[in-house]
Amino acid sequence: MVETRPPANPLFLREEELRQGIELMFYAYRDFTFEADQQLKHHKLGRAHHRALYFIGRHPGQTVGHLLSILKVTKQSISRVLRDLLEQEYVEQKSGSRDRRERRLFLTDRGVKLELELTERQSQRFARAYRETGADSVEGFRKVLLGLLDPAERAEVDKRIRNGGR
Amino acid sequence: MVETRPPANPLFLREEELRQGIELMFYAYRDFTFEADQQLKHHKLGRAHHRALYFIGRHPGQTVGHLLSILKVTKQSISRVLRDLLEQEYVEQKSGSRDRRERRLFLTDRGVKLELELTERQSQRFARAYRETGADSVEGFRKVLLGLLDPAERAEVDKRIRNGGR
DNA sequence: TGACAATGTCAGCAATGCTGACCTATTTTA
DNA sequence: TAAAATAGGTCAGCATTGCTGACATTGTCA
Repeated sequence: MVETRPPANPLFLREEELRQGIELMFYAYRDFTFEADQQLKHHKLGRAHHRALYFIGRHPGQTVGHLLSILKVTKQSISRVLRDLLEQEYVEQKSGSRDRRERRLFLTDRGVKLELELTERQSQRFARAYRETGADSVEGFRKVLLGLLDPAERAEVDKRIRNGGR
Repeated sequence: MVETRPPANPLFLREEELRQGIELMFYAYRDFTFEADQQLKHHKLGRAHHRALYFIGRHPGQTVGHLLSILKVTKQSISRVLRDLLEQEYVEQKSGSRDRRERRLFLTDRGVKLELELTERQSQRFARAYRETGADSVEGFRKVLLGLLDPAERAEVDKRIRNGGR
């Protein structure tokens, strides 16, 4: 009557499985951001600058408000970052043609170059992971990440990432 | 001879696919951390406290050095966080039996309770995503996340998450 | 004993985020 | 047309989380 291990407990397994997901997410994000952060230091910029640069490049001509809704930070935070990027001419702005209150944001050539430099390593990391795991895994990866989003965000994000620029 | 769309360019598609991954990662992590951050505010703690709490709960009795190697921050950063958690009796320490320089870290009952409270929402988020996407997707998700890690980290992380506590 | 390891602590600094308050230009609406 | 709403900026102040560097303590081990 010697039990070497308790009978499988589905609730326990489930909890364990969830925690493994949480941890993998932490570890992957930690490594994913590390290299770009290092490069950013050379340019005396921070991760927030990279995020702004990335999404301005991704959605050229978007307004400050739109960028805000993507990053989910306050306008005071983004304002500081945008000021740096404008001063250093990584980003330029044009007032909207329909609504002249809007500032529409674009990368300069300089900005495109920096953005590529920063994102390249991250792309390579994804390329490696995708190559190693195959198309089915990638599809699962994408589905689960979409599932992790706030439900209210999903449709919007799905649309946003699918049509690249706009 | 009217081409409505350019011929599929595999290199372009690839780049696009990689960027979609990068973005999904950003969006998912943003939403994943948001709720716990809100709860942390009520307790006057920050995300770093949650991370420490989480991993101390996950690996009871680990040393400060081990925690450091997981979080990849400096000892000065972790020290501040641990001081708070010790003062507020979420964490307790016992000096190592073999090597008494080591501080072995454990959650108190209070700490376990807080950790559960903080992690629960995140678990629920994962549970929802897993439920919605199914076992195959989850497997792909896990594989890709592992693939995103620094190669040098993979074996260690894989082992660490698989045997839960130790 | 002396070298090394694990840890802590102090000081100072920077990036990022927050809130609140207030300002301007412009557009929309009653 | 006047009032309200919107897009955005800015200033001040504050907290958290990191970082570096320097130095101290306490053990272990050769």
